[in-house]
Amino acid sequence: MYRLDQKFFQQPTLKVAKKLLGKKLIFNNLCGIINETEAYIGEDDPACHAAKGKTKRTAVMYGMAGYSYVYMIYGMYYCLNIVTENEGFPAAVLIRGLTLPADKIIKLNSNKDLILNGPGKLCSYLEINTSHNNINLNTSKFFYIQDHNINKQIDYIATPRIGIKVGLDKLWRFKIIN
DNA sequence: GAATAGATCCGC
DNA sequence: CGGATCTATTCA
Repeated sequence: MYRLDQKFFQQPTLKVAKKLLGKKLIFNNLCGIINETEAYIGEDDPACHAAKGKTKRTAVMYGMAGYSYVYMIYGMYYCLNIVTENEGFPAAVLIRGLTLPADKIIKLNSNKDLILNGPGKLCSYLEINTSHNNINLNTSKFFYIQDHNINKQIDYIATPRIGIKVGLDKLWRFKIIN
């Protein structure tokens, strides 16, 4: 059980996106297992927010690996990303799905795991918003990623990314299968 | 200033 | 399949 740090995130984005599957996201007093991710890689990826270069919003993607990139989408939802690769190269992994273990969910009084499928729902449940943009997950005390199953095999599928109109040829969405 | 598209979700 | 709802970015 150890925290992932800059060394992990500062790797090729596809590798980070796949390896994040099965890892544990900790945010305040909540935690969940990442079950779905997407990669957005550089200015040559037409679906990446940085495809048109550096702007105020995308500047964080050009920064140090391991920082959060949170933005509002469609006026009602937030999406959580983690910045990857070397400083100066804009790339990030979108966290699209979390599984919250039933025994950790006090609110629901249920014996079923809570599946948060979708980046908007995930941020809504965890109460992540733009005030959590540009946070250093390598050092934050309340917001970070843990590895807790070092030798466990994770099976996943690769598909086109969801909700975009360009870059559909790339199979950069990764989802855990059982 | 105004226009517009957008890495979503839910209900019909 | 359309509506909700807002903001970063682009364009005039």
